[in-house]
Amino acid sequence: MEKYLSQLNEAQLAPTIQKDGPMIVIAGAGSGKTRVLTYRIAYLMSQGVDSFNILALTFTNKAAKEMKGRIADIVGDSEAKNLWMGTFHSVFAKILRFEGHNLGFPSNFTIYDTQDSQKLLGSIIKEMGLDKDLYKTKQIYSRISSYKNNLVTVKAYLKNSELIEADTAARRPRLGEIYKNYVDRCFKAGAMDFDDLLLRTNELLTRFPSVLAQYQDKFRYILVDEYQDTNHSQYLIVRALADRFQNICVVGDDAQSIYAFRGANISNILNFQKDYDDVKMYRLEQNYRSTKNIVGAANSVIEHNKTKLDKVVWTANTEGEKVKVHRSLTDGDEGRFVASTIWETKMNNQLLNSDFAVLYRTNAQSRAIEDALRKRDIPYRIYGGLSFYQRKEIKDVTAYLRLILNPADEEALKRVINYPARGIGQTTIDRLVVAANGFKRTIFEVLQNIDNIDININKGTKNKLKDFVTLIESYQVMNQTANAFDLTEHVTKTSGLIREVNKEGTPEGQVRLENVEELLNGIKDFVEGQLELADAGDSLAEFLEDVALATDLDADKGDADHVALMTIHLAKGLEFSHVFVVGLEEDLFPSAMSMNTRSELEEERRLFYVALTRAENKAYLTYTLSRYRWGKLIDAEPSRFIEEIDDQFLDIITPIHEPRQNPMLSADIFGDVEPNHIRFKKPIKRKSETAAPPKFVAPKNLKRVSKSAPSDNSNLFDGNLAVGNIVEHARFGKGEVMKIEGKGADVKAEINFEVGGVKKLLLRFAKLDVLG
DNA sequence: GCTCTGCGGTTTTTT
DNA sequence: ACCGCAGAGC
Repeated sequence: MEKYLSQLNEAQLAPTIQKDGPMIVIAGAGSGKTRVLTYRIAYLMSQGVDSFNILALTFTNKAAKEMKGRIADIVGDSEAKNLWMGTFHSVFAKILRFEGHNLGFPSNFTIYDTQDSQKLLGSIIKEMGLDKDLYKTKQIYSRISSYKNNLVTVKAYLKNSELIEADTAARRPRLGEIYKNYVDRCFKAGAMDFDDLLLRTNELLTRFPSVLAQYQDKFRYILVDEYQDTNHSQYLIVRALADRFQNICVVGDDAQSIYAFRGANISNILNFQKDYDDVKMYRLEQNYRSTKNIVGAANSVIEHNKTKLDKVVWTANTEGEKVKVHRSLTDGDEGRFVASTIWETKMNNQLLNSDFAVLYRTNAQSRAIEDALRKRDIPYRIYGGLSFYQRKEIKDVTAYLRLILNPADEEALKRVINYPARGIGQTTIDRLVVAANGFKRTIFEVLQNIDNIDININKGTKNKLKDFVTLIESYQVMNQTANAFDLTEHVTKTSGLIREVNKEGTPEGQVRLENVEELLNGIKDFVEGQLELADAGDSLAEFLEDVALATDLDADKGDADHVALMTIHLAKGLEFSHVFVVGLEEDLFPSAMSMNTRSELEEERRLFYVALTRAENKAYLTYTLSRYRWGKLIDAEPSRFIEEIDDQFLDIITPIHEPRQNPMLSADIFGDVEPNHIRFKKPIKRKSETAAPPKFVAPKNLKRVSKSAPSDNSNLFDGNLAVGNIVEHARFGKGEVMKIEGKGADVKAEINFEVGGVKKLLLRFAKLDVLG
């Protein structure tokens, strides 16, 4: 332990070795807070604290996993394994699986994602006969979400005249009813949405003192990372759990609070000292990550915020280069600038692709960057966006799995009852829903008793419904004995799902097939990982829980070297040698939707601060004079955030790769010529666009994990693979073919990969290069 | 009940 | 520009 503690500076050491009592660590960007948290946990264990008694809450599952790994390096695997570490959502989902029966939830409750929740709300609004233009599902959803995050239950809502008046004033007087129906339907479906995982935990801890006491006793030491991004619901959970021992350590940075839009409450961190007695406060202000220029630039921006804690981030690192500001004409030019700069920098400095990141405010901006990187053959990966598990074909598969596990799951049932098409139409489904509501039963129960109830469905359709029930029941039987992988493979084949996707015969269909295959591989990995755990329970249930709470970032396969493309929100907590922050334009960043109040604008500014402080060595800020938005080319002005940076840290560079540049444009943007006056007339733009070489048109619906390498020829198995061949797979690397089995389209090979071991791949899908 | 087409919302961020 | 959905027509 000594060895590790000696790696800390004085400011880091103090909070690391303060064993007991409430404490807050205000940690500036890049100040080594993860290290403090990690070593602190290891230190606690070295002081005799049992690992079973430590709870560490992180912002992402990936952060938890990494931290656990580092702790394991210090204290050993077996000890680290017992730590409770994860996101609020995953930790309390786990607890709710044990304790949810107190609240009337089955242990196999489903977790509804945003899409499921919104679909359910949509059908409730429709069933109630309300005007869907007035009651927009998305708005209703976020309204209910914020109620839940503030512990406004249906009961509390109905008693709160202020809220009711506000909703009535917004011409939505029946919101309370919708809320109630929504909660009832989730309950009946044995489902919790994201917010329920926190709200129900609060309910559990409040209504059942013995349960609270049990977990208070268990979690004697609690650590919370990214405390500035906790919402009220999370705050209350932490307070309740920490109340007995008061060994609570929260770490965060108010300057990096960027999730107020989803309910995070920055006053949680600003007021922490009032919540407990004798709070020790520590500040980590030395930045180890970035150059002086980057730290200086970031500091000068955040100075413009009023709401903040006192803190001076400084660094002993080198001066470094100034932050580069680059202007281009269009978003296409911006992409080309990024791509060519990465290309040249990489060549000149022997850097890896992974030394670069491109950060943007909105996912839509990735397109132009992607196109440019692809043209230059620079490998990249897009993080976030539509995550893998939200894709239609994946949700279809997991809906079957959810239904097998929890037949009450209404959204899963509605999703698959007629997919693939079984001749069960909307009318029938509507009638089933009405019947289920009337009988206060689940839809699946209605289906099981379809012959014994009075329902206006004709005989032929009833038979189709019965076939469906039989199908699902047969899967349930299989689930008793088979593992999750075998079951899922069976389901995808026998439900007709694979056939359905296959019959499209389009490139998109091909991608979908690959995605399903990818999912199967993921389940296989998961099942294999579970085999090592002696106490592994129901593998299907645990896999589904992982899926429900997974983010794209979590699923980071340590694969090939690539440039990272992501939103700034997703980049929080990460660092890169070279960072491009693109799209620094008014109305885009800061977003037009966040400029109504001071606090919204300050959040945008903190977001910019986060973006800038991701960079270790070099940061580029880029903006364009016009950009495609909503399909139209619109003019843009440079973001106010650029001007807020102290000039001394900036280097305003002249566009290099703009052969068709108007000489007017080389004027310094902060010089005599106001950027607003530099406007291109349309014809000039048109000309340059048509002069550009014909664009490579990417297939639609590209897999998110894009590779810049041209895709290999064909995946069709040509019979040229033999046992003993050495092959290379894009994702798994090199391996030896152990066995080939199956016929026709189902030919499979068992391949023993150097990394990752034996996997069974469908050759129809697997992209394999035969090496010898 | 299924298929096609046109319309509307989308582009703020996500567990 | 793009996607998903609702409604009309078959």
